[in-house]
Amino acid sequence: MTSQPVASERQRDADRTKAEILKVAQQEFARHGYAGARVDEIAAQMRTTKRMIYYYFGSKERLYIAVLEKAYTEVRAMERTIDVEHLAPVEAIRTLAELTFDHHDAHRDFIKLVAIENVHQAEHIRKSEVLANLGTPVLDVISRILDAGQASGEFVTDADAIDVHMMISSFCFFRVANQHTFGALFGRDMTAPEHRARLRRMVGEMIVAYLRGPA
Amino acid sequence: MTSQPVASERQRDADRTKAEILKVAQQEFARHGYAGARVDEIAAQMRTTKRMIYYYFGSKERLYIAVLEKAYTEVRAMERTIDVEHLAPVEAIRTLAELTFDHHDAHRDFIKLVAIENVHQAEHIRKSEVLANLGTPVLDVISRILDAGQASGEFVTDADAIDVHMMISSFCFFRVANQHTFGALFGRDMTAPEHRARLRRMVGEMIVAYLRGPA
DNA sequence: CAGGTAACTCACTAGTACGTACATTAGAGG
DNA sequence: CCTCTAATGTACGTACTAGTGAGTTACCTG
Repeated sequence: MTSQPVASERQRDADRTKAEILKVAQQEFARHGYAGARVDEIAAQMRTTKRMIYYYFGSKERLYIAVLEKAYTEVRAMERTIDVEHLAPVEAIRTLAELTFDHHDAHRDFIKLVAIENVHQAEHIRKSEVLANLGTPVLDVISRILDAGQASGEFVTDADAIDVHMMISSFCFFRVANQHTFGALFGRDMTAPEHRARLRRMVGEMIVAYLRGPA
Repeated sequence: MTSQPVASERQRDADRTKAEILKVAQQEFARHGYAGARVDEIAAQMRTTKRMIYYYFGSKERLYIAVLEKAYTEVRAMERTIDVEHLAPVEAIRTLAELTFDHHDAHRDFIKLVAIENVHQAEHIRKSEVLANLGTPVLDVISRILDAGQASGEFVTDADAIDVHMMISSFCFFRVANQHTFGALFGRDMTAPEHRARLRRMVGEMIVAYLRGPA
């Protein structure tokens, strides 16, 4: 028993400390951007001190890259669990679009990190070997759906998987990422429940209509 | 003659100085974000000194807001020059989508500023009275096209103007705003000429297919 | 050309933010 | 129970960064 202390009893736990740093850092970076994020502020929101951030991550930039790696890894892992291949092509691509919509809706911090990383021209992503080798499981799913749809004649438009992914993502990403300026300028909160449901249907109909092509 | 010196001869010119500050500031903010932008760096890229930035704009934040106001004002002015109403509904909406595509392609700094402003939850836009009263001319254009298309029976889908604008914008915005992470992760530069042309066609076909609805 | 003011320059400060040197201790292994 | 090391806390240094006080000069007006 003495050699099996409960996790919460331990005062020192490298894994727990690292995980807490990453979680708090993700919020801070997502809220304020890379330059706007404050290492001291991250430290203030943890049980531990700023010293530990540097002990484990070395620098603000490497911490930021670690946050990106964790976020992207989780997203890709979730993508691998998507199962729409038992559905007919039209329903499969519609469902994939709606799941993408749900996913963006549920991971707003991740969306913000992506937007922030683009402001910096993806310079941090390019420094990460982890991210360079993550792969893109969703593209395989889309490819198979497109092949099946074209074989059955339901899809007329000749589109490739990356383009289709881009079309779906752009809609889902924009709704979350640009909600604030859009809300301020057009007076509509795209994330409000009533709009959310309609826009979710829209993205599915959009991609299906595009792939079916002119009647 | 003595009272009409050529602009370039004048050593002191408030308008020219203000304009130069705004131009350089726009680049700096677009490149590095709000927090990452450096007032000293803006000053270093101008003929004049940092002191003038504070003389004319008062603070980094007010300078940033002035940059946003200028950028948005120019965009809205350009939107007002769009003339697609002599076209039939299908061609009108397709052309509008392609013009939006071209516009985003040509104003990348503006796109970045919008992305940055969303990271900050549009807090600066909300502080600007100029931006609150800019209006959204493009929505009227879309409304009229949708009405005409529904009247003629060419458009079956019941969509409203804001949704249609959002669908078009999301595609055009994403291609430019997310080009770096997308390029790094999917190995495709969406802004390269060969992709540019195809994606331009795609956005038009997408919106037309969506509005025409199921066959 | 005289005088006043808007436009401008220079040198400086206060505060902040990343990062670190050094001291300390929990806890695993023998 | 002792020892060694990974983990942690404290306090501080250095460099940067937004913002300013005070003086100077170009240019307009009469």
